[in-house]
Amino acid sequence: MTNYYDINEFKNPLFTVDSVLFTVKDDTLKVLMVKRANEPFISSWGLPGGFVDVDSDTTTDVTALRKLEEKTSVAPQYLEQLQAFSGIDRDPRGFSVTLVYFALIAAQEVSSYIETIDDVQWIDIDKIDSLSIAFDHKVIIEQAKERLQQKALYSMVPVYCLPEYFTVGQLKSVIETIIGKTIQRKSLIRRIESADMFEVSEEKVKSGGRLAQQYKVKSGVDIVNFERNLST
Amino acid sequence: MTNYYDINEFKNPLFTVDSVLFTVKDDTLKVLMVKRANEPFISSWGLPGGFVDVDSDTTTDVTALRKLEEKTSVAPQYLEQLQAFSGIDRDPRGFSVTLVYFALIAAQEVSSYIETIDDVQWIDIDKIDSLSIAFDHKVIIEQAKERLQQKALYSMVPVYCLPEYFTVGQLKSVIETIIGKTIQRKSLIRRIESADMFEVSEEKVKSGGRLAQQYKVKSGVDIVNFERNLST
DNA sequence: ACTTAATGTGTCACTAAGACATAAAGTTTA
DNA sequence: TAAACTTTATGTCTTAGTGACACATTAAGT
Repeated sequence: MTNYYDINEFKNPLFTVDSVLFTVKDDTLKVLMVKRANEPFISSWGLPGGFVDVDSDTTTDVTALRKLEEKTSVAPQYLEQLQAFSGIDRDPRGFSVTLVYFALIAAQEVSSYIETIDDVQWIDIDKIDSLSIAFDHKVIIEQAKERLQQKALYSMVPVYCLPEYFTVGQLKSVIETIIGKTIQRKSLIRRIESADMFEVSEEKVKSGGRLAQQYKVKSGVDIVNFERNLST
Repeated sequence: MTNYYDINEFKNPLFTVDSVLFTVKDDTLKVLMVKRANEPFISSWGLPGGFVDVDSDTTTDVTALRKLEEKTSVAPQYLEQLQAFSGIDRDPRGFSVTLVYFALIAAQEVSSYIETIDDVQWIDIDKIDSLSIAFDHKVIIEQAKERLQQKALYSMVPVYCLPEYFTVGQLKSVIETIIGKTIQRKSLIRRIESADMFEVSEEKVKSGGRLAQQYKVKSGVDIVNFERNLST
């Protein structure tokens, strides 16, 4: 006979799951934000997220995906845990914890959909400071951005902001808007070749100059981490 | 007049905070484990942790520290969030989330204390597989170990497994037991000098050969991340 | 004194990135 | 149509940080 703790012996903190979904659009890093319809922070912008549905979500990953799909109608191409944020003061309802995910998607995957909805929007990362943001989401977004910038220096994650087929020029541009610096095209090509996670397409594509080679991510491969950061 | 959600509108998942506290002792990587006194998994080994005390813990960091201090009587020298683990099956009491922290401490800081307690022990990381481990803590420890190994390649975190004053030889040895490979003494020295996070002590110390220079972490400095990994 | 052991230093080799020139292949403009 | 321009692709020298390893230094033990 088992002798479990009473599940209500401790007051449980308020637990939510939020996501910072990034994309690069018009050479700008953008975050998906939702205009809040409820208190607290009604009508401020907040991250997409919400409570776990303990009856149907098997893990918090599922919660994050479910909430993102509600707002974008599609699943992000990349999703990983960022960090949990907690505190007694961050939510007026009491001690709360939010588990934050960090996600990437190609802009055109969602653009047509969210253009029909006015309470879901891509917000320029640089305009966050001038808006009314719910909870501590401003801090969370800043942290997520730093993580993304770090990852862009030692991995190929930025490809998940691009469509299935992409060119070196597009990837270079996306990386540069993420990290806010220019990088060497040559270095990027060397990485693409050594990573062994891309395959070249037969058809090339117009680019305003010489036709550009197209690449796509091989199916089933993991993100490669390089042993050095890009610098400059 | 505000119109808050009813805080009990959603069933909240069971939320706990656990820590993977590592040290290096006798040239072996060890984890602090606690013999469980309650169901579920009574008398199995589990990670130190527990529920948030929403009336006194200001953040989950405080919860992690409080629980670690209960078991070791001291605060770890290094603490950061690892990841949250969640699922419908990981706890027989229902959907649960555990926020896991990753901590380091010098062995002699706690050894004398825990030797007096038989339900708290340093367990060899390699012997985990042969023990009865609670919940999914085996997987969690494995992930924490991988994170520690990664960090050891591009940062100086392993110093937090050492006492205040330490020698290059000691640090080299600690890094090597963490990553399971030998490294170049010369490379380590170059990093110590370029990191600018250590100061040299005037007095040298015996080491079985030539007297060894002692270093200590400068107060108030952050961990330095290098732009390359060690390899070999 | 000689051996042994660990620390500390000097130097060359190696590797991946940075810098930059040049070639190739398309578009725009006079 | 030719020249100018644009973007992609490639070749190569430089640079920075690590690996490898020899050699010098200084303590302990016999």
